[in-house]
Amino acid sequence: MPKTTKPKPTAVLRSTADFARHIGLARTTVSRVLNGQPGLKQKTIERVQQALAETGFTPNAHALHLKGKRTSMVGICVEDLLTPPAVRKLAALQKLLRDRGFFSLIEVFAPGMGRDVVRHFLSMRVEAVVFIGHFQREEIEARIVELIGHGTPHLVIDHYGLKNAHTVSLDRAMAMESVMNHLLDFGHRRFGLLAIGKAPASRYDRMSGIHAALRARGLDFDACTVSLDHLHERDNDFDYGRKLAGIFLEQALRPTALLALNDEIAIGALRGLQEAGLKLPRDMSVTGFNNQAVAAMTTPTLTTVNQNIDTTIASAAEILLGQIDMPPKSKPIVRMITGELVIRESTAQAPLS
Amino acid sequence: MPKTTKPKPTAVLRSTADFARHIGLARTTVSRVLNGQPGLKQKTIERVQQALAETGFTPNAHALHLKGKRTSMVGICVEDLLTPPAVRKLAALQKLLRDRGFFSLIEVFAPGMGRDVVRHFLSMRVEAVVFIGHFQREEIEARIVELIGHGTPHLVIDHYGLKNAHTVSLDRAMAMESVMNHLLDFGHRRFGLLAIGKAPASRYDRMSGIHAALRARGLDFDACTVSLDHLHERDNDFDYGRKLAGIFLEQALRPTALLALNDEIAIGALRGLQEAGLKLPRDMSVTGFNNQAVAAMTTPTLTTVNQNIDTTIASAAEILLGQIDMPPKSKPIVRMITGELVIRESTAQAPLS
DNA sequence: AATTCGATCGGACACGTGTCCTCGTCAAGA
DNA sequence: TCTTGACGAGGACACGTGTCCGATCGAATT
Repeated sequence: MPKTTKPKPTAVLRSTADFARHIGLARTTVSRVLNGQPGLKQKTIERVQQALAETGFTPNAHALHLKGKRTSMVGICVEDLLTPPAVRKLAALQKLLRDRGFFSLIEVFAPGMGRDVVRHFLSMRVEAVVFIGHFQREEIEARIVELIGHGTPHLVIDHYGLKNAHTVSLDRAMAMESVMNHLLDFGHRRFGLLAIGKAPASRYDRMSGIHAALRARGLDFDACTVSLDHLHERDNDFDYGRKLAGIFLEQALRPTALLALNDEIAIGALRGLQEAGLKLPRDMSVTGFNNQAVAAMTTPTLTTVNQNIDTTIASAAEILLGQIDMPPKSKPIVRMITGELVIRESTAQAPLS
Repeated sequence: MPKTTKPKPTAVLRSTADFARHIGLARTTVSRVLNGQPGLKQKTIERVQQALAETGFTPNAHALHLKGKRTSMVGICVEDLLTPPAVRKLAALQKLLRDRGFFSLIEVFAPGMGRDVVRHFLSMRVEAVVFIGHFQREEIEARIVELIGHGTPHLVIDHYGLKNAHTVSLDRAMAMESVMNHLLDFGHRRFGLLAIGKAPASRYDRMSGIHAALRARGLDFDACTVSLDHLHERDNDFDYGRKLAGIFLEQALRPTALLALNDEIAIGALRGLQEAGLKLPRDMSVTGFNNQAVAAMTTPTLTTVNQNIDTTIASAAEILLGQIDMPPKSKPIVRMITGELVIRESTAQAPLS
């Protein structure tokens, strides 16, 4: 190949020794430049920095860590189904951490893989591990125990009620209570629940908010609510809402309002009801959850709950960095974030029965 | 604290030496167990493994790498605005790589940060770097040069036409051509373009597909298309489509079909048109791009293009792993993925003018 | 030309690991 | 009791880095 270009553009430099040899200096001298030590001629410093820029040489981060430098890495675990709110939290957290000099090791994993993922994080000597989303309870609690044993800080976002875990969560009970109150004010008394579940699992979950709102008005939960989740397999969120809405319409005592787990299910329900010929919101009210951008684009636009993700993540970052800097706290930190009801067109006065 | 629990549950073990001391064996013996070397009593092996499970000790990955073990890490760069298709690609790629034993270092970054991000990846000695999305051209090309200089494999997903870069991209030209043909078959001759741009940048971008379809029927591009992107600032995708649709309606020669850059803008346009009193698709046709789940939930449902993300990512993983295993190729690999037109309700016969 | 002093070189060590090698130790067999 | 063999202990080295320290080099000053 008789080309006239440089024969060896930059014979791959893998170590400071390689690099020093390449520019004709001693390894120690290069090292001193890299670490800003005094007693060096300005000319030498510039020479090294120029070569650094030209070759793009980078010291081996692993060797640096061995010498005691912090890894500046945070492991982030995200649950398998990447819901839009989870993605937004993930992106926001990664950005906040990066701005503070931390890098994110992100793992999206299915149930049962948590052990391997956390082991890997630990072998990478991350400075903290964050869980975003709702995981299998036993699994995540075992991980928390493991992390505490290792002295590695952790934080769980959006899974309230884990033993000994530091958590930041949306107060779903309060959010659902405000949704219910909004509907109760409109005169609704029969509610269909879509994918929201059955029994309250903790004092901060959706069901306990629904219970609270009804109890406050002296209404009986079982008489007022219907859940038909057992009648259809949960598939794509949109389709699930659509199909389930159809099933609700077949009920003898048809609800006048549907409360969905998330915006997708609610939007599917809107569509299912409209396909069945209902006029919305005249014939039925529907509420979502999460206030995704699309909720303002449906017909009718969707009443839903804003998660205040920025507040959640700012709070998370604060707790996290506090834990990294400070000696470990014995008492678990539990912080609740307040959501906001966003009232749009999909909710209205209950129809006369 | 006179608690009756174990006083020192597991004094944090940071090295094989710590661990070996903890169970009363020599460091070398533990190391031999960890690496499955022969000549050890079964009882000893079990003893180590049990302690390993109990304490959750993990060898320091950085030290392992120093000893020549591959890092098994791949750096993934994602553009700042996390569009739903980008997120889906990211998640799919991460899963595929994990299944093959690689870990993903993910960085979401804004323009201008590429240099730092790639430097960090290189300092971590990743085995490859992947870019997902559309970046600033000069910036990403400089990164590619840097990576090639370092002998680190790379791959660009969805940014066609970069010099010397290995790429996998959707054939947007072919996709738009099929969209145009679909509309032309319906008799449409005046098209509004939403956020699709002006001049063709490469032979695989959207504009060149639109040109090709028109040329094939002997139609003049300038006479048939209108672009009003300069009239409104691009904000939230939904709102942008909504507002721009309104502006299109004010035009003297109103288009009969709107082609949007993505599903969000298309859905916004649907809403904007309906708010203005149009009946869809009778009065106007609208097309999206990406075939997100919500496209089947709008009224009318949206005609759009399926990206075949699984094919894209499978192809990407194949190229990537091939590059990691094999000596570097000199010729850049360029692979195009074919999308599919998904016809729904938002497109119909053009209205008589 | 001799002296001085600032700048650079080069050797050494540690970090945690895998691997090799030598040396004890202990129990079983002769 | 002595020999043998199996097993484990423990020292050494290398990987790439930062840092310390003594040695060397060269230029400016005397």
